Amino acid sequence: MAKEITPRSENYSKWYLDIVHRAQMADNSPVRGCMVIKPHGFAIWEKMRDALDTMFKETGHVNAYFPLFIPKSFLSREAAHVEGFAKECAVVTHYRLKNDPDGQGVIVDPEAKLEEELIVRPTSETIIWDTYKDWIKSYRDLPLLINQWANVVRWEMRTRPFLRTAEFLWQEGHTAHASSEEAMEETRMILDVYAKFAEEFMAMPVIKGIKTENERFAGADETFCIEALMQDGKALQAGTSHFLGQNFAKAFNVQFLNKENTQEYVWATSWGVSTRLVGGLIMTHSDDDGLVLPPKLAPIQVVIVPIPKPLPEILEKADAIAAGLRAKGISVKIDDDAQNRPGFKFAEYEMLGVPVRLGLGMRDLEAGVVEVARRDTKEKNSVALDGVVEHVEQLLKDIQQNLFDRAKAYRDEHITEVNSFEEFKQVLEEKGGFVSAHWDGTTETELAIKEQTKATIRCIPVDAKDEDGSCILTGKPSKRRVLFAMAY
RNA sequence: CGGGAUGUAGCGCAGUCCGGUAGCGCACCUGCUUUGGGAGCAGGGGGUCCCAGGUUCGAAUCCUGGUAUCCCGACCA
Repeated sequence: MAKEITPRSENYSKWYLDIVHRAQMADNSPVRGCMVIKPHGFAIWEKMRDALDTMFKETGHVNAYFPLFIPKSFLSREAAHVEGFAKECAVVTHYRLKNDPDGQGVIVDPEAKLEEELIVRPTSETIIWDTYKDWIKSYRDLPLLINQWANVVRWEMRTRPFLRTAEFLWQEGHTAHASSEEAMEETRMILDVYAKFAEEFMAMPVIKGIKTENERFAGADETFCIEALMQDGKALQAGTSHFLGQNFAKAFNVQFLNKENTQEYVWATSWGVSTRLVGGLIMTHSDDDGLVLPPKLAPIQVVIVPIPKPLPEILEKADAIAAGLRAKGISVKIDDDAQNRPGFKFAEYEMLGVPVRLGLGMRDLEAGVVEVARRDTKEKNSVALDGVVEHVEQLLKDIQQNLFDRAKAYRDEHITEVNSFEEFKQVLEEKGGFVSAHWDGTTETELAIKEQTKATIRCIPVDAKDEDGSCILTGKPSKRRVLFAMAY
């Protein structure tokens, strides 16, 4: 199992560098906490982006783009938001460089100091709501359903490739509604979109839940989330959908005239998923031989490897198979490279996570078969050339399903109910995964448990059953179980 | 921002204690032989030894300061 995706892990040099490497400047000092996403890694993100974008549009949203820079004063407007986001940000203080009078190169021109500093957006609520106040005048302007694909910067103390980088790519939806009910409905609908995307495209099972007050987004009245479980037993927050109430509307004075001709503040939501999902995808399915990609998100779904090398009669057959597959919307690569040997190519495409590999040699042609290898189980079979297109089409569906089933079985085995603090600590230490336990509902207890075990409450599952119990730490009464875990 | 570690070729590392020609593996280039699970042999190219000072005849190596990354915390999608 590929336990981690840190640069120091065993697998790093083996395959990780193929999708990402540290960003470096010319003088060899790294751009702090950022990463370069190489073409194959980025292609996975593009597939995710396209699928999500389609789902957003199907639910009535449109895309727009807002500025990268946010005036510092905007971040002071919403009190809770300030608490959560005022800290780890990149700040632009000057707007010009000049030649260094004492030598070569350039220095920051001290004359070019900005009157008001600009913040590189850590999230766009403030600048978007400052814009919305001009766009929303009447109930007829609502709902306003906008999404943005963008990069954001958070100067985190510790970074981890894909899971936490200083700069990351994401989408952020920001919607405005005429009523609390409608905004809440939007928040929950988006949560369903995220869960559907995670499970149907990423083959990554998720638990839909509500964050505790302590884990809630700064400025939100309620934060919903999807939580996934990685192969190393740690949880990953894979997406969030926030009900913002009227907090930002009040902070940025966004009011509309309702049908009764009275002014009202609008109700808001915001929601986002990021390139962190690529990390989640890797850590859910991959193994020590490299990436394992679900067919729906694989940039290359089928690769055809001529054996031992691309002879004309083999390529001719490969082209015919590829044409048949492409006619069914399947992406195919024929590896006509004459340099590397088949064994090298097998290993290489496994590393890249290509779901299906077809091996085609003279021996196969004579027998009228092709060797079909699947990445998820490493099984190899000879399949008659006649029906190979249909066979592969079905196999891709099977792989997609198998990846989900396998991940779900693992996830379900790693949800453990406990009823005492001793048991709680033992499960965290020895087994990992989600621990389902009773909690008295106070932030104080939540923090005390975190202090003692490093585990956090990942969420209160939306489908949690009512069940009387007592808090594992304080013994106080509890109405339902919540999910704890060690988390990224 | 605290504690620890590390910066030497594209990547992974040895060399540093005990100062004296810049090394190894992978990758790369050339040639030949190979080719059904990461080919073999021969030859070759590639370096601001993180940066700046200092000590010394001489510094990757010793000293001082800086800087960056990694790991553990705090922070967090």
